[in-house]
Amino acid sequence: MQVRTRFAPSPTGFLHIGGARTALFSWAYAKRHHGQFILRIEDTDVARSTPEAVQAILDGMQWLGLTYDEGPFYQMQRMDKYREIIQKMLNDGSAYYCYCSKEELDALREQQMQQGLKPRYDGRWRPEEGKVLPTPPQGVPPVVRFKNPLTGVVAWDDLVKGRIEIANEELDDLIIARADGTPTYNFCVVVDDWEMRITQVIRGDDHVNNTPRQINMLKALGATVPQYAHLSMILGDDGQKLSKRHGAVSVMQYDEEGYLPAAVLNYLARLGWSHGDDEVFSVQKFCEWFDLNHITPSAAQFNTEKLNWLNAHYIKEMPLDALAKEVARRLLRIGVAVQDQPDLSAVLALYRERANNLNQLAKEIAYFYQTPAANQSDVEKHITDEIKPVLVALKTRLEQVEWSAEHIHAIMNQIVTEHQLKFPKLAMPLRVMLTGIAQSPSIDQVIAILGKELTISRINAYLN
RNA sequence: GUCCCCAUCGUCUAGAGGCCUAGGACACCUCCCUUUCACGGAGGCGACCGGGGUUCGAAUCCCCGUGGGGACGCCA
Repeated sequence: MQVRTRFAPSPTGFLHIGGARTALFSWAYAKRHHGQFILRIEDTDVARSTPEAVQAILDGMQWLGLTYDEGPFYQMQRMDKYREIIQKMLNDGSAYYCYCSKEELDALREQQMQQGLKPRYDGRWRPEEGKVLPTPPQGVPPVVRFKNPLTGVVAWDDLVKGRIEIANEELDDLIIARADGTPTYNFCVVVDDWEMRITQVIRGDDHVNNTPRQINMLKALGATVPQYAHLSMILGDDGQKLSKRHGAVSVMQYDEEGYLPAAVLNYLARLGWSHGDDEVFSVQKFCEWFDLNHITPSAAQFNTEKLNWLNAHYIKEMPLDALAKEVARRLLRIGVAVQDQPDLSAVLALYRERANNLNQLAKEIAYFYQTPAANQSDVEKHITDEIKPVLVALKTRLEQVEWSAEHIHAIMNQIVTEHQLKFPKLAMPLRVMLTGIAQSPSIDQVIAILGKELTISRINAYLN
């Protein structure tokens, strides 16, 4: 059978890291089986859904490269379909009107909680053979409830968690249409997964409890029940649950914070899934390897350190021109315009080995394009009066040398020998003069890329 | 409270009864490299939640605890 998976976010906020992983797994599963991946926006909560959130989700998916074969579908545009099916269920008796007010239900819930019972609807408007229903109150618009089976068990073999069984006694008659007529989540999911012929529902752990109700509805509709795979949640770096006010960052924030999508993808792939000892692999490999039986059923804690490490890897691996584009953009953001010289690709070839973050990388190389603000303590420590004559001598020699790292290195060696100094005695003050700080790659290479003009003028600034 | 789920190094994980004196990766520590800081290389530290079974043999299967999490909406 043709594999069809879907990602079905509700547009009430940005695409966060947990949602991104769910999307990634669904997408990869479809790719792995040469199937289709469908994007469906679950926007039936009119009060909380926003077009901005829809856009944020689309942006996040695009940034990660999670393309969809069908959609995006919007549930609000499918109202006619839902209404039609609700009417059908009303007609065939698998659903019924309920006139309970919210207040009534709240009171019922509270009472049940106090008695130590699981709060649920007590079925007072549920039609039953020989049962006399209350008279519908005047002017109260009813909700529609699904008539859930009273006995028996609902069971499914979860592709991640194994067999799960739930007794129907635990379930109540859930509302499938609100008093204003709009259908609710559990119902829309059922209709859509059915109509869109979804074969594997891959979603968050928090939906396990919805699954038996959905299966019951699917059965009532005579629909095929898809397979389910419930992914456990992702915890924050501190082991705490991710929430709106606690660390649930948008995937786009990773872009802002200097991460490459390849790194985020690779990191997410390994969070809760594994392929033996493999740690670093491309998204293509992931699509070849991905399977549901190697998903961990337990929750996973996010680890920024490891993401950083992967980010470093992908910064080293990516094509230099692509990296240059990426870094130029970030330089601009901190107010640095890249010029033709020094050559950005050359700069990055020298610097990317040591970087694990694009923003940090941009910050580190900014001095090639603007005079750096010198670190005062480094200046005092390294640019001493004793060394200044040596630097004057070096400068004179630099003015005549053929401009390459090798030649520059050679004259530095000469100077050092002539003045009977250790190499760092010369290298350190140069570093501070040219870069503003005491850490840089090999200073001769820095000088070579920086160019004669900038090198001499920055040295002069300290000698006059 | 009720139901459901989960449990291997600090973290992500390998592990489908013997291959496990439990492997890898991040982090951490030491050393090497060295022109500073990184990168890199070589080592090191470090875990099967507890108790009962089953079995010749259990990290792996079963039960009971314990701990953690999720769900119980006219939210999704």
